[in-house]
Amino acid sequence: MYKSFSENISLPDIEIEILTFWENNKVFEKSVTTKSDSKYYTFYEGPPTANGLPGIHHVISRTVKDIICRYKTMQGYQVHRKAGWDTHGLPVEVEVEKKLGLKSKDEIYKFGPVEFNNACKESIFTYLEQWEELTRRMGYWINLKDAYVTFHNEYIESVWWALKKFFDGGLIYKGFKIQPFCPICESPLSSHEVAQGYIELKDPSVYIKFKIKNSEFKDADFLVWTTTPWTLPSNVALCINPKQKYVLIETRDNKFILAEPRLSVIKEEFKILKEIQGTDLENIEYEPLFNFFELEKKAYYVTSGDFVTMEDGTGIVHIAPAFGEDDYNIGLKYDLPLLQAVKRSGLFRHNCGPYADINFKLADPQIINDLKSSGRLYKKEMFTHSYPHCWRHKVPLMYYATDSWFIKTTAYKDKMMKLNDEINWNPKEFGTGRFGNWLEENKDWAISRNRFWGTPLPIWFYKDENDNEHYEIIGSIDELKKKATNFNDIYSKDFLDLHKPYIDRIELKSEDGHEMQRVPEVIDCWFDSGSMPFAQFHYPFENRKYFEENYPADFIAEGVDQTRGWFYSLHAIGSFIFGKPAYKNLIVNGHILDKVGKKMSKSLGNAVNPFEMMEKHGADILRWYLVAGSPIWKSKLFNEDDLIEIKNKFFDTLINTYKFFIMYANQNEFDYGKEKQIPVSERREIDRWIISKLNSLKKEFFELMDSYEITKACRLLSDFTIDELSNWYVRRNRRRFRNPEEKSDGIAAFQTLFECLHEIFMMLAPVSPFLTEKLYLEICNSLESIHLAEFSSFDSKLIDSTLEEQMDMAQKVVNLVRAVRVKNNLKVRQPLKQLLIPVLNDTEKHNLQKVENIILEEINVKNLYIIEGDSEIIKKKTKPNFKSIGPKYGKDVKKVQQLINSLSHDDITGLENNGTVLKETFGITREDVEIYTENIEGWIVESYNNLTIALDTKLDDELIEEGVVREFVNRIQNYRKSNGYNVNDRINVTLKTDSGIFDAVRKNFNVIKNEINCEKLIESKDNGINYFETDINEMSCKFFIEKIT
RNA sequence: GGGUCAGUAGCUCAGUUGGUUAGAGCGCGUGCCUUAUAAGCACGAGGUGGGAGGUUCAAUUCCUCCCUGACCCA
Repeated sequence: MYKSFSENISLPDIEIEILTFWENNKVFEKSVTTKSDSKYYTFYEGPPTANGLPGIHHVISRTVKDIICRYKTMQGYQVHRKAGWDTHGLPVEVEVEKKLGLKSKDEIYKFGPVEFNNACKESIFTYLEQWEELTRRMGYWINLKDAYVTFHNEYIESVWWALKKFFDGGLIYKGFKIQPFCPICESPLSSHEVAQGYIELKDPSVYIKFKIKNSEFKDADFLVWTTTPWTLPSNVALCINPKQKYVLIETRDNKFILAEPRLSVIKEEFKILKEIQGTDLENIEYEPLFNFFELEKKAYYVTSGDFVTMEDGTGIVHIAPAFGEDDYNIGLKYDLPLLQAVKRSGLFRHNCGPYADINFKLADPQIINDLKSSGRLYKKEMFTHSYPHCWRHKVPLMYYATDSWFIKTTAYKDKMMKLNDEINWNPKEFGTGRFGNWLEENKDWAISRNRFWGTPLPIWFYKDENDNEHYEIIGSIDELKKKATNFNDIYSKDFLDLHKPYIDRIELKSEDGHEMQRVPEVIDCWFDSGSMPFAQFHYPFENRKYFEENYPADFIAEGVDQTRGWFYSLHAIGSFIFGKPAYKNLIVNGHILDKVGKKMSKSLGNAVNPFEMMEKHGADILRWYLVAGSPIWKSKLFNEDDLIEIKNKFFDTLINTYKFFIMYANQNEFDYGKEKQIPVSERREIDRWIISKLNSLKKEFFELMDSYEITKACRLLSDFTIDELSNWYVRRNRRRFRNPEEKSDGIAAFQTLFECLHEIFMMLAPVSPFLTEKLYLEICNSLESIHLAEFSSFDSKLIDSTLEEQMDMAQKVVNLVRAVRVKNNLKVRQPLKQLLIPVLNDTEKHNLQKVENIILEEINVKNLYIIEGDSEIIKKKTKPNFKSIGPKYGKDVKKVQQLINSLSHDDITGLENNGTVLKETFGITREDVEIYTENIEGWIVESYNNLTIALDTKLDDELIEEGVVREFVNRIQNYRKSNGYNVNDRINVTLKTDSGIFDAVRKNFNVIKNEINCEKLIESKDNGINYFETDINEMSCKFFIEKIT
């Protein structure tokens, strides 16, 4: 006996039950340990930070990861899944600053670096419980007990080892560069951090007049354009393009110099007084706008540089060497002073008069105002552009001159690009396009951060007599112990913490006897996570062999935002250190937006709570929705209604097919395990058909999954389940299950359905692991999880494409006939006499004959006549096959088309017999035309593509009577169903009618009594009975049903 | 400003190596089938395939330009 399924089944409840089953039986552990370690599949987990709440966007990438890992497991691979946590870096510091109310680095120093780092350490796992619960609840199998943690000493040691590799390869250098700089972090950001944070911004765009001093243009102004007024107090020069032509112009109130190609910015009338070559402007001096600084070097004159473009502005730009890369280079070239009116904190210096202590961006309007009142402002516009912001603080970044450490990734950019070609990106375009372009435009990786909580940069230095710095890097704890002069003063047997500030107290002695201090920086946490392939195993200090076998990863998956984050850092580190890509296959998933396409955020209140979704609809459905609804890499507009639809359509259909099976299996005492297998070849045609379909499905499904096409694979699975299995196979065979005529035929049906269900569960298991587990355990009467089972590959011997075509034809015919019936108001319950189908060849004829019975039964028609060849009642027609005539006739296609459309019946016969027919000068061949039939005289005809059917819709008394009887059966069955009668309840029927209904029913009673489980049929004239009233073909029909107990 | 991807029915999505009737689901209307089904089927309404050019016998598909959106870069 199969256990029956309760009526109102709750998927979330089942999932809770299955979670317990998995945990009690250690199913996940077994799914790894029971596989041979000689056939392994390597997966890397991209570490999340657990100091933020997990959201719905985490569910999608984890679903993708889980699906592939479970799938590979069911293919027999051993798939280790080591979890990981990203614990360093700004995200953590930001949270802690918020919690402690610290607003700047100064305040952190006051608070104490030890205490601050301790607070970071505590904060890391603030939401660990929620993360673990999300992982558990969604069924993401990953080994949380053995997670790698980026702040552990062992992990840091591996990262140090990698840094030393880079250092020894000559790829780590210290540079003074203009870098994107966050004033709140007070730290430069790497380009992939900057890449996370572009935001649309409305900024001023101002035209400033710089008064010219002591030259032939003495009474004129340079007209200068800038979008960053806040850099003007740091201005030390102007810059022109030496190759361009400039002009001196006169307007009503002003005399300007600007580039000739940029004259369009002057909207008023003007007169050109003089043309000047760019080079002739060089060295002309002007009066500074502000005087906050005393200068040691010469400033406030015109410089020249090729970078000045004629695309916008005035062709004259202002130079503030501390705040832009081009500016900085000009500063070097001309030995200009470097003014930094704005401090690292983003605030103006105390000596900057009215702007002192104001944030640089906020000072913009005030600066503009002041320039206006001093008559220096020519005009002001606003424009919107996307401007880089700190990805954590959401504040605009400054381009700021700072010194920091770089990895010279540009040195091996070509290698990275070559290795990228070996990676199987899903979707492809991300690898070639987005990621490929990024590599092409590769910049050196700025890896140092002026922060507290991170992997310390293990470089020590001293300054020699000439103020030159000498560096040494440490690549392991042992090396540190050996080279440090005071290791035992700082650390003991029981205490080792490689973080700041302890590590800062360690001193080394250089070979020539100098005392060395550590540099103050920590490193970019992306370097941490990019090191996970080896650092998670504490390679090379431990697990050498294991790591080597598990590099690169077979598979990783994250969101699109990681393209320049983790995907890059893995690739940059792996390419250099191991000369191999870090991963072979990856799936990129899109972002999840809300219903109307907006980003989800706490502040908008449109964030979807994943726990709530799983409580309401279940994890299976959520998982399915995320990967099957639209291509994984596309942004998804999250809509809860879609979850309900998925349940109604796919999951309920599957569950009901399953319930159907157990209900009748139990009734007929069928047990798959006990019954002898009937060979598929001995089963009915329709059984062989669905088995063939099933094997075709398996073939395609596995192919798709093997190429990481989860979405398409899922769609195939649900189409098969809904259309082929439930709506055709099961519906067509209901009688065989309910009341098999022969025992062996019933067994064949049960075995066929069982096999289909079993295989669906298997294929669905990686995607929706809970429900499949539940159904599998019960239908297989098994105690062992479906996730420990392995796929069987498809059996090509069971695929019969001819049979599939035949059934396809039957389905098409049935649809056409239904269409005819609807148009002519003929219900399917009304039997019809005959159906005519013309065929063009023996194959079609044969195909139709094979499925004749199915067609007739499905559409309730008595006879099928197949008309071949030159029957009188068929008219053959032709239409052109453009694929064939197009290339052949080119411009004459239109003419040939007309000729083909007007071919006579004889022409077509000739064409069929001779393979060609000559019309005008065109020899038309068989391939040039499609032959079809239509218009069967005296019949109602319907065509679709090449298929035509004709239906005889004439009724006679006998047909009408049969129709009435079928209507009657329908009324009784409806009554039974809506009044809760059991399938096996026997009844007596009392019938009161005024028309011939009773006679018709009585005459056919022997045929229908089993169907409606009726023993006695009584005619009554009595009006006093509480009849159920209905009508049949507009005739009144009253009946009373009595249950026989 | 540049790059990548996308734009197909009210919504979510298919499809098309260029071939003459562009499909499905949801939703809407009508009818039908069914004692597994909250499912299914048929019919109907709903599409200038983002817009404009070009190439071609033929363009939703290829090319150019433009518009909109997402992501990225400066």
